[in-house]
Formats: sequence, structure tokens, C-alpha cells
Amino acid sequence: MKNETPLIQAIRSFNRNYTKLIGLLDSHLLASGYSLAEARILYEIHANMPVSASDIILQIDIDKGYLSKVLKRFEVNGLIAKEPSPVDARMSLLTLTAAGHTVFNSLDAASNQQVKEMIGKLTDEEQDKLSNNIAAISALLFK
Amino acid sequence: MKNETPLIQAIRSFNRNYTKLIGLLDSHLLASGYSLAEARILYEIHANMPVSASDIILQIDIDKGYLSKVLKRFEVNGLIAKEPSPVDARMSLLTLTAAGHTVFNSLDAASNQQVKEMIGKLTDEEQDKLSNNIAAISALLFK
DNA sequence: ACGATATAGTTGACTTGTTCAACTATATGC
DNA sequence: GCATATAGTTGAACAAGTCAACTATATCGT
Repeated sequence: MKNETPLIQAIRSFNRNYTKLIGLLDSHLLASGYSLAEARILYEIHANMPVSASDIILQIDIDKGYLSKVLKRFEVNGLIAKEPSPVDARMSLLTLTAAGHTVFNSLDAASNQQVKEMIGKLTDEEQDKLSNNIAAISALLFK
Repeated sequence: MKNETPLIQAIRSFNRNYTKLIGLLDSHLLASGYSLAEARILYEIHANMPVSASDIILQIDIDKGYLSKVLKRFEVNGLIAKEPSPVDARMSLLTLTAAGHTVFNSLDAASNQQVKEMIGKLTDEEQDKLSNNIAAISALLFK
């Protein structure tokens, strides 16, 4: 039988540090006029279009009332289009418009740039190591 | 010269997944009556007491006005004590009261429990692997 | 030592984010 | 076909977060 306490503490310490790092990586959003939630929603639509609002809720933990309002704002601002689902009349299918793609691409590029700067401080060997570590943790925790 | 794009994408995917996982681990807070920010602030005071408000800001990225209000609420509710710093009269030093320790311990125990359940699904070997990979990433990114 | 500048923290006004329950519409199961 | 479940919307209420102005104290440069 194993003592799990050191691992628990290590994970919680990692979580605090990693939360801070993610906050740093996302800080470019402040200047973009979009919130983290909005950027995440745009990403989901981009990555899985066409999607319904419930598809998004499945991916991100977010209140459906709140999501509905964000999506409405996106629609009013011309970032997304809604069309009724042919198979289920309760649902709308959401797609990015050209303007939506433009906004997404700009946010996406900025996010890539942030990550690029972060890993830019690492040597090639360290980058390989990081890559392996990330893959290993993902396999263990995101089954 | 290396192509960094795959690593960038892997990191961003990891960030999305890990954000969701952290959200899950923190969801017990909903029932506790404390927000994530409040729990994090309590942790900082617990871990580094006595601390000033600026010490906390250095650790967590948080608006000083917002922090000031949270700390005031903690003080009114008897979770922390403030005393003027002997070396700098602008600062107060914060410490947990007995009641504050009680609250912190209960939040801390619940957080440990959440993490414990998460790693409980892993074998001993997987736990070791997780431990090593977490340590490796920490060494690379949290220098 | 003195004035200029910076830092610690507080406060109030304001904006935004988030929750929640009620509601409409449609779909699914018995 | 009726009961129940799901998709999404809305408005009201509340919580969270931002911001700038302000007081008090400390520090820096001359």
C-alpha cells in the first residue's frame, strides 16, 4: 500500500502554478476585447462546426443561460450564424461567419504567439522533454 | 531549426483539458460557500503567514481593490487578523485566526480528497509516472 | 533635509459575469 | 397520446471584478 499524500501535494502545487501560467498565457485577451469564456466558445465553434449550444456545454462547463447570451451577442455582432438543425427543431447549428473566422484567427494567432514565447526559452532537448511529459500526463488524466 | 507548431498545439490542447480538470477538482468549493479566489487567498495566508496584501498579489494575479474587499470580509467574519507591520506602516500583516484555520483546513481536506479520488483510478505505476512527469514539467516551466 | 515619486491599501461607483427559475418549443419513452 | 426530458431564451437578481481617486507612508535623488 502506497502513501499518496506526496503526490496529492505535488499535484495541488502544480495546479496552482499551472493556473498562474495559463492566466499569463491568456492575458493577451485583455487587449482583444474578448473574455476567456468568449474565446473558448469561439474555439469550440471553430473546432467542431457546425455545433449546437449543448455541444459547447458538453465541452466547457458553462451555464446554458449565460451561453445563450454570449451566442446572441456573437450573432448580433456577426461572428456566428445560427440555422435550425434539420434533425432536431429544438436545436440551432452554429457556424463561424467570415468575420467570426477573422476574429478567431486573430485570437488564435495571439495565443500561439504567447505559447511560442514561453517555449522559446527552452532548448530543443527541453522542448522534446516537455512534449513527452505533456503526452504522458494527458494519457494518464484525460482518458 | 525546429518546427515548434506541433508542441504549441499540444500545449494549447493540454491547457484546455487541464483547465477543465482543475474546474472539476475545484467544484467542491460550490458547496463550501467560498469562491475559488477566496480559497486561493486563504491558502496564501495559510502558507506564508504573516503576509501583506501585496505579498498575496505577487502570488495570485488579482486586483488590489478586489483583494482589499475580500480581506475585509475575512476580517469581519473572523477568519483573519490584521496587525500593522512593524517595519512599514503602510502594510498590514495578515494571519489566520483559529476560525480561519478551521475553514482553511476544511477546504484543504476537501481539495485533497478530490485529488485523491482522481489519482485513485491510477495504478501505482501510473501514479509514479504522473509524479515524474509533473516534476519534469514543473522544472521546465516554473523556473 | 526636502520635494518628487512610488508603493500599500481603502473606498465607492460602475461594469461585467454568472446564476437561477420560469417559460416555449420540440422530442422521446411508456 | 400523455408524461417526461431536452434545447434554448429571457429577465431578474446577485456576485465578481475593474477602475480611479484618495490617504498614508516610504524611498530616491539632489
